[in-house]
Amino acid sequence: MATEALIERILAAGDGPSESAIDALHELLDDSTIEASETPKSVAEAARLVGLSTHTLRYYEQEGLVRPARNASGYREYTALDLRRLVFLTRMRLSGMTMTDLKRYIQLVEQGPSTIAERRRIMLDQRDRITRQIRELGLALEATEYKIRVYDGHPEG
Amino acid sequence: MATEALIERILAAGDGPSESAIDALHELLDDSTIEASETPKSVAEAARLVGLSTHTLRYYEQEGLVRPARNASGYREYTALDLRRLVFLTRMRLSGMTMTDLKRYIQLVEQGPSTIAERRRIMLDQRDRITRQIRELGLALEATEYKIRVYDGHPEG
DNA sequence: GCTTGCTTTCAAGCGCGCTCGAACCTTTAG
DNA sequence: CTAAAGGTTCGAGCGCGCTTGAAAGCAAGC
Repeated sequence: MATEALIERILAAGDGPSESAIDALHELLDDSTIEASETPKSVAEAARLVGLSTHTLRYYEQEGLVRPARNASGYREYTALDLRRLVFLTRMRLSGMTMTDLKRYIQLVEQGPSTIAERRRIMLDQRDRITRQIRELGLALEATEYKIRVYDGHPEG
Repeated sequence: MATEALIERILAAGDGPSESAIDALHELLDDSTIEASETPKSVAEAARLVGLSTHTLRYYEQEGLVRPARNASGYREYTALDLRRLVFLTRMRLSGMTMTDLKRYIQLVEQGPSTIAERRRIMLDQRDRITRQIRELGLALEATEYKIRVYDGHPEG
Protein backbone atom coordinates (compact mmCIF):
# COMPACT_ATOMS: atom_id res chain seq x y z
CA MET A 1 0.00 0.00 0.00
CA ALA A 2 1.41 3.38 -1.02
CA THR A 3 -0.63 5.50 1.32
CA GLU A 4 2.04 5.95 3.95
CA ALA A 5 4.54 7.36 1.50
CA LEU A 6 1.97 9.76 0.12
CA ILE A 7 0.99 11.05 3.53
CA GLU A 8 4.58 11.46 4.52
CA ARG A 9 5.24 13.57 1.47
CA ILE A 10 2.24 15.74 2.21
CA LEU A 11 3.16 16.28 5.78
CA ALA A 12 6.71 17.10 4.83
CA ALA A 13 5.39 19.70 2.43
CA GLY A 14 3.37 21.18 5.28
CA ASP A 15 6.45 22.14 7.26
CA GLY A 16 7.06 25.35 5.37
CA PRO A 17 5.15 28.59 5.73
CA SER A 18 1.46 27.80 6.03
CA GLU A 19 -0.98 28.83 3.35
CA SER A 20 -4.46 28.83 4.83
CA ALA A 21 -5.95 31.19 7.37
CA ILE A 22 -6.70 28.21 9.56
CA ASP A 23 -3.06 27.21 9.59
CA ALA A 24 -2.00 30.71 10.46
CA LEU A 25 -4.49 30.80 13.25
CA HIS A 26 -3.34 27.52 14.65
CA GLU A 27 0.21 28.72 14.75
CA LEU A 28 -0.75 32.06 16.21
CA LEU A 29 -2.87 30.64 18.95
CA ASP A 30 -1.21 27.35 19.69
CA ASP A 31 -1.17 26.31 23.29
CA SER A 32 2.28 27.69 23.90
CA THR A 33 1.89 31.22 22.57
CA ILE A 34 -1.63 32.17 23.41
CA GLU A 35 -1.21 33.86 26.78
CA ALA A 36 0.92 36.65 25.35
CA SER A 37 -1.76 39.18 24.38
CA GLU A 38 -4.03 40.24 27.22
CA THR A 39 -6.46 42.68 25.66
CA PRO A 40 -9.79 41.09 24.73
CA LYS A 41 -10.86 41.03 21.10
CA SER A 42 -14.04 42.27 19.45
CA VAL A 43 -16.27 39.82 17.68
CA ALA A 44 -14.90 40.89 14.29
CA GLU A 45 -11.31 40.48 15.40
CA ALA A 46 -12.04 37.13 16.97
CA ALA A 47 -13.81 36.02 13.82
CA ARG A 48 -10.85 37.00 11.69
CA LEU A 49 -8.42 35.24 14.00
CA VAL A 50 -10.26 31.94 14.09
CA GLY A 51 -11.44 32.05 10.49
CA LEU A 52 -15.16 32.09 11.20
CA SER A 53 -17.78 34.75 10.50
CA THR A 54 -19.11 37.05 13.19
CA HIS A 55 -22.49 35.48 12.57
CA THR A 56 -21.08 32.05 13.33
CA LEU A 57 -19.40 33.28 16.50
CA ARG A 58 -22.69 34.66 17.77
CA TYR A 59 -24.37 31.44 16.76
CA TYR A 60 -21.82 29.41 18.73
CA GLU A 61 -22.45 31.56 21.76
CA GLN A 62 -26.18 31.08 21.39
CA GLU A 63 -25.56 27.33 21.30
CA GLY A 64 -23.57 27.58 24.51
CA LEU A 65 -20.19 26.69 23.03
CA VAL A 66 -18.47 29.87 24.20
CA ARG A 67 -19.32 32.64 26.66
CA PRO A 68 -17.40 35.84 25.96
CA ALA A 69 -17.73 38.61 28.54
CA ARG A 70 -19.53 41.85 27.65
CA ASN A 71 -18.34 45.40 28.08
CA ALA A 72 -20.41 48.31 29.42
CA SER A 73 -22.33 48.71 26.15
CA GLY A 74 -23.05 45.05 25.68
CA TYR A 75 -20.27 44.36 23.16
CA ARG A 76 -18.66 40.92 23.27
CA GLU A 77 -15.08 40.69 24.53
CA TYR A 78 -13.21 37.56 23.58
CA THR A 79 -10.31 36.77 25.89
CA ALA A 80 -7.35 34.59 24.98
CA LEU A 81 -9.11 31.71 26.71
CA ASP A 82 -12.23 32.24 24.63
CA LEU A 83 -10.10 32.24 21.51
CA ARG A 84 -8.41 29.04 22.60
CA ARG A 85 -11.74 27.41 23.02
CA LEU A 86 -12.81 28.65 19.60
CA VAL A 87 -9.70 27.13 18.08
CA PHE A 88 -10.53 23.86 19.76
CA LEU A 89 -14.11 24.09 18.53
CA THR A 90 -13.06 24.76 14.95
CA ARG A 91 -10.66 21.83 15.03
CA MET A 92 -13.37 19.55 16.30
CA ARG A 93 -15.86 20.86 13.76
CA LEU A 94 -13.39 20.54 10.90
CA SER A 95 -12.73 16.97 11.91
CA GLY A 96 -16.40 16.17 11.63
CA MET A 97 -17.66 16.35 15.19
CA THR A 98 -21.31 17.38 15.14
CA MET A 99 -22.66 20.46 16.86
CA THR A 100 -24.75 18.22 19.07
CA ASP A 101 -21.74 16.26 20.32
CA LEU A 102 -19.72 19.41 20.73
CA LYS A 103 -22.47 21.04 22.76
CA ARG A 104 -22.67 17.97 24.95
CA TYR A 105 -18.90 18.03 25.46
CA ILE A 106 -18.75 21.71 26.37
CA GLN A 107 -21.66 21.23 28.72
CA LEU A 108 -19.63 18.56 30.50
CA VAL A 109 -16.60 20.84 30.62
CA GLU A 110 -18.63 23.53 32.32
CA GLN A 111 -19.95 21.04 34.84
CA GLY A 112 -16.48 20.54 36.25
CA PRO A 113 -14.11 17.66 36.93
CA SER A 114 -16.80 15.14 37.85
CA THR A 115 -17.51 14.69 34.15
CA ILE A 116 -13.98 13.87 33.12
CA ALA A 117 -14.66 10.18 32.54
CA GLU A 118 -17.37 10.93 30.02
CA ARG A 119 -15.33 13.66 28.37
CA ARG A 120 -12.46 11.24 27.96
CA ARG A 121 -14.81 8.71 26.37
CA ILE A 122 -16.01 11.34 23.90
CA MET A 123 -12.44 12.23 22.95
CA LEU A 124 -11.58 8.57 22.43
CA ASP A 125 -14.49 8.22 20.03
CA GLN A 126 -13.42 11.39 18.32
CA ARG A 127 -9.91 10.04 17.90
CA ASP A 128 -11.31 6.93 16.24
CA ARG A 129 -13.38 8.99 13.87
CA ILE A 130 -10.42 11.12 12.91
CA THR A 131 -8.14 8.17 12.23
CA ARG A 132 -10.81 6.54 10.09
CA GLN A 133 -11.23 9.77 8.16
CA ILE A 134 -7.52 10.01 7.58
CA ARG A 135 -7.52 6.51 6.15
CA GLU A 136 -10.43 7.39 3.88
CA LEU A 137 -8.66 10.52 2.74
CA GLY A 138 -5.62 8.40 1.98
CA LEU A 139 -7.70 6.27 -0.38
CA ALA A 140 -9.20 9.35 -2.00
CA LEU A 141 -5.73 10.79 -2.41
CA GLU A 142 -4.52 7.63 -4.08
CA ALA A 143 -7.45 7.68 -6.48
CA THR A 144 -6.83 11.34 -7.24
CA GLU A 145 -3.12 10.94 -7.82
CA TYR A 146 -3.78 7.91 -9.98
CA LYS A 147 -6.03 9.99 -12.22
CA ILE A 148 -3.44 12.73 -12.39
CA ARG A 149 -0.77 10.24 -13.42
CA VAL A 150 -3.06 8.87 -16.11
CA TYR A 151 -3.81 12.35 -17.41
CA ASP A 152 -0.10 13.09 -17.38
CA GLY A 153 0.41 10.06 -19.63
CA HIS A 154 1.26 7.64 -16.80
CA PRO A 155 5.00 8.05 -17.40
CA GLU A 156 5.95 5.53 -14.71
CA GLY A 157 3.39 2.76 -14.71
CA MET B 1 5.50 19.34 15.36
CA ALA B 2 4.37 15.85 16.32
CA THR B 3 1.83 15.39 13.56
CA GLU B 4 4.00 13.22 11.36
CA ALA B 5 4.61 10.67 14.06
CA LEU B 6 0.94 10.52 14.89
CA ILE B 7 -0.08 9.96 11.31
CA GLU B 8 2.55 7.30 10.86
CA ARG B 9 1.24 5.40 13.84
CA ILE B 10 -2.28 5.57 12.54
CA LEU B 11 -1.36 4.39 9.12
CA ALA B 12 0.69 1.58 10.55
CA ALA B 13 -2.33 0.50 12.56
CA GLY B 14 -4.35 0.50 9.34
CA ASP B 15 -2.28 -2.27 7.80
CA GLY B 16 -4.20 -5.05 9.51
CA PRO B 17 -7.63 -6.36 8.58
CA SER B 18 -9.89 -3.46 7.78
CA GLU B 19 -12.84 -2.66 9.98
CA SER B 20 -15.26 -0.51 8.04
CA ALA B 21 -17.53 -1.47 5.19
CA ILE B 22 -15.86 1.19 3.11
CA ASP B 23 -12.49 -0.36 3.63
CA ALA B 24 -13.80 -3.80 2.70
CA LEU B 25 -15.33 -2.38 -0.41
CA HIS B 26 -12.18 -0.66 -1.46
CA GLU B 27 -10.23 -3.85 -1.12
CA LEU B 28 -12.86 -5.84 -2.92
CA LEU B 29 -13.14 -3.50 -5.84
CA ASP B 30 -9.70 -2.09 -6.15
CA ASP B 31 -8.41 -1.54 -9.62
CA SER B 32 -6.65 -4.87 -9.78
CA THR B 33 -9.41 -7.24 -8.71
CA ILE B 34 -12.55 -5.77 -10.13
CA GLU B 35 -12.79 -7.49 -13.50
CA ALA B 36 -13.21 -10.94 -11.95
CA SER B 37 -17.01 -11.13 -11.60
CA GLU B 38 -18.93 -10.60 -14.80
CA THR B 39 -22.59 -10.81 -13.83
CA PRO B 40 -24.20 -7.41 -13.30
CA LYS B 41 -25.54 -6.51 -9.88
CA SER B 42 -28.98 -5.36 -8.83
CA VAL B 43 -29.36 -1.96 -7.26
CA ALA B 44 -29.58 -3.52 -3.78
CA GLU B 45 -26.42 -5.57 -4.31
CA ALA B 46 -24.57 -2.60 -5.72
CA ALA B 47 -25.70 -0.48 -2.79
CA ARG B 48 -24.44 -3.06 -0.32
CA LEU B 49 -21.12 -3.35 -2.12
CA VAL B 50 -20.39 0.35 -2.24
CA GLY B 51 -21.91 1.17 1.13
CA LEU B 52 -24.63 3.49 -0.13
CA SER B 53 -28.41 3.17 -0.03
CA THR B 54 -30.43 2.14 -3.07
CA HIS B 55 -32.06 5.54 -2.88
CA THR B 56 -28.71 7.22 -3.12
CA LEU B 57 -27.71 5.09 -6.10
CA ARG B 58 -30.86 6.12 -7.94
CA TYR B 59 -30.21 9.70 -6.96
CA TYR B 60 -26.69 9.51 -8.37
CA GLU B 61 -28.07 8.15 -11.61
CA GLN B 62 -30.62 10.93 -11.74
CA GLU B 63 -27.77 13.38 -11.33
CA GLY B 64 -25.90 11.80 -14.21
CA LEU B 65 -23.04 10.36 -12.17
CA VAL B 66 -23.58 6.77 -13.30
CA ARG B 67 -25.61 5.09 -16.05
CA PRO B 68 -26.32 1.45 -15.29
CA ALA B 69 -27.95 -0.57 -18.10
CA ARG B 70 -31.51 -1.82 -17.71
CA ASN B 71 -32.83 -5.35 -18.19
CA ALA B 72 -36.02 -6.27 -20.05
CA SER B 73 -38.26 -5.18 -17.20
CA GLY B 74 -36.50 -1.90 -16.56
CA TYR B 75 -34.40 -3.06 -13.60
CA ARG B 76 -30.97 -1.50 -13.21
CA GLU B 77 -27.94 -3.70 -13.88
CA TYR B 78 -24.65 -2.45 -12.43
CA THR B 79 -21.61 -3.82 -14.23
CA ALA B 80 -18.14 -4.03 -12.71
CA LEU B 81 -17.34 -0.79 -14.49
CA ASP B 82 -20.35 0.91 -12.96
CA LEU B 83 -19.25 -0.30 -9.53
CA ARG B 84 -15.76 1.01 -10.15
CA ARG B 85 -17.17 4.36 -10.96
CA LEU B 86 -19.29 4.26 -7.82
CA VAL B 87 -16.22 3.50 -5.75
CA PHE B 88 -14.49 6.46 -7.31
CA LEU B 89 -17.52 8.64 -6.65
CA THR B 90 -17.73 7.63 -3.00
CA ARG B 91 -14.03 8.33 -2.52
CA MET B 92 -14.42 11.76 -4.03
CA ARG B 93 -17.53 12.46 -1.97
CA LEU B 94 -15.91 11.25 1.24
CA SER B 95 -12.97 13.51 0.55
CA GLY B 96 -15.29 16.49 0.34
CA MET B 97 -15.77 16.99 -3.38
CA THR B 98 -19.19 18.56 -3.94
CA MET B 99 -21.90 16.98 -6.04
CA THR B 100 -21.69 19.93 -8.39
CA ASP B 101 -18.00 19.44 -9.05
CA LEU B 102 -18.40 15.71 -9.34
CA LYS B 103 -21.20 16.13 -11.87
CA ARG B 104 -19.05 18.49 -13.86
CA TYR B 105 -16.16 16.04 -13.81
CA ILE B 106 -18.26 13.06 -14.93
CA GLN B 107 -19.76 15.20 -17.65
CA LEU B 108 -16.26 15.85 -18.91
CA VAL B 109 -15.40 12.16 -18.72
CA GLU B 110 -18.39 11.32 -20.89
CA GLN B 111 -17.39 13.97 -23.41
CA GLY B 112 -14.25 12.05 -24.26
CA PRO B 113 -10.51 12.70 -24.39
CA SER B 114 -10.78 16.31 -25.53
CA THR B 115 -11.63 17.28 -21.96
CA ILE B 116 -8.59 15.68 -20.34
CA ALA B 117 -6.86 18.97 -19.65
CA GLU B 118 -9.78 20.26 -17.63
CA ARG B 119 -10.25 16.94 -15.86
CA ARG B 120 -6.60 16.98 -14.85
CA ARG B 121 -7.00 20.51 -13.51
CA ILE B 122 -9.98 19.39 -11.41
CA MET B 123 -8.01 16.47 -9.99
CA LEU B 124 -5.11 18.75 -9.11
CA ASP B 125 -7.47 21.00 -7.17
CA GLN B 126 -8.97 17.97 -5.51
CA ARG B 127 -5.51 16.77 -4.49
CA ASP B 128 -4.83 20.13 -2.89
CA ARG B 129 -8.09 20.00 -0.99
CA ILE B 130 -7.35 16.51 0.28
CA THR B 131 -3.87 17.36 1.46
CA ARG B 132 -5.17 20.42 3.25
CA GLN B 133 -7.84 18.32 4.90
CA ILE B 134 -5.27 15.80 6.03
CA ARG B 135 -3.28 18.58 7.63
CA GLU B 136 -6.37 19.88 9.39
CA LEU B 137 -7.19 16.41 10.61
CA GLY B 138 -3.67 16.14 11.94
CA LEU B 139 -4.25 19.24 14.03
CA ALA B 140 -7.58 17.94 15.24
CA LEU B 141 -5.95 14.66 16.13
CA GLU B 142 -3.27 16.43 18.12
CA ALA B 143 -5.89 18.39 20.03
CA THR B 144 -7.86 15.24 20.69
CA GLU B 145 -4.89 13.20 21.86
CA TYR B 146 -3.80 16.09 24.04
CA LYS B 147 -7.18 16.07 25.79
CA ILE B 148 -7.00 12.32 26.23
CA ARG B 149 -3.55 12.60 27.80
CA VAL B 150 -4.79 15.28 30.16
CA TYR B 151 -7.80 13.19 31.15
CA ASP B 152 -5.48 10.25 31.68
CA GLY B 153 -3.53 12.37 34.16
CA HIS B 154 -0.92 13.58 31.67
CA PRO B 155 1.61 10.95 32.83
CA GLU B 156 4.29 12.19 30.43
CA GLY B 157 3.87 15.90 30.14
C1' DG C 1 -53.50 -16.89 -8.36
C1' DC C 2 -51.70 -15.02 -4.27
C1' DT C 3 -48.23 -13.40 -1.41
C1' DT C 4 -43.74 -11.61 -0.45
C1' DG C 5 -40.15 -8.92 -1.65
C1' DC C 6 -37.93 -6.82 -4.77
C1' DT C 7 -38.08 -3.10 -8.39
C1' DT C 8 -39.72 1.34 -10.78
C1' DT C 9 -40.78 6.77 -10.93
C1' DC C 10 -41.86 11.03 -8.94
C1' DA C 11 -42.25 14.69 -5.85
C1' DA C 12 -41.91 16.31 -1.42
C1' DG C 13 -39.42 16.66 3.00
C1' DC C 14 -35.59 17.08 6.08
C1' DG C 15 -31.45 17.83 9.19
C1' DC C 16 -27.44 20.19 9.69
C1' DG C 17 -24.88 24.27 10.23
C1' DC C 18 -24.84 28.13 9.31
C1' DT C 19 -26.33 32.72 6.84
C1' DC C 20 -28.91 36.69 6.13
C1' DG C 21 -31.75 40.71 6.91
C1' DA C 22 -34.18 43.97 9.59
C1' DA C 23 -34.31 47.21 13.12
C1' DC C 24 -31.84 49.40 16.33
C1' DC C 25 -27.62 50.99 19.43
C1' DT C 26 -22.51 52.67 20.20
C1' DT C 27 -18.13 54.57 18.92
C1' DT C 28 -15.10 57.31 16.28
C1' DA C 29 -13.77 60.86 12.87
C1' DG C 30 -14.51 65.10 10.71
C1' DC D 1 -24.13 67.46 14.36
C1' DT D 2 -23.57 64.04 11.27
C1' DA D 3 -22.01 60.16 8.89
C1' DA D 4 -19.75 55.78 8.73
C1' DA D 5 -18.40 51.71 10.71
C1' DG D 6 -18.88 48.85 13.91
C1' DG D 7 -21.95 46.41 17.48
C1' DT D 8 -26.68 44.22 19.34
C1' DT D 9 -30.98 40.74 19.06
C1' DC D 10 -34.25 38.16 16.69
C1' DG D 11 -36.33 35.15 13.55
C1' DA D 12 -36.54 33.52 9.10
C1' DG D 13 -34.16 31.41 5.13
C1' DC D 14 -31.05 28.47 2.71
C1' DG D 15 -27.96 25.05 0.27
C1' DC D 16 -26.43 20.63 0.24
C1' DG D 17 -27.07 15.84 -0.09
C1' DC D 18 -29.66 12.89 0.57
C1' DT D 19 -34.18 10.52 2.47
C1' DT D 20 -38.78 9.30 2.58
C1' DG D 21 -43.22 8.02 0.97
C1' DA D 22 -46.73 6.94 -2.33
C1' DA D 23 -48.34 4.26 -6.06
C1' DA D 24 -47.48 0.84 -8.94
C1' DG D 25 -44.89 -3.03 -11.70
C1' DC D 26 -42.16 -7.49 -11.85
C1' DA D 27 -40.22 -12.20 -10.01
C1' DA D 28 -40.37 -16.33 -7.51
C1' DG D 29 -42.42 -19.72 -4.25
C1' DC D 30 -46.45 -22.19 -2.70
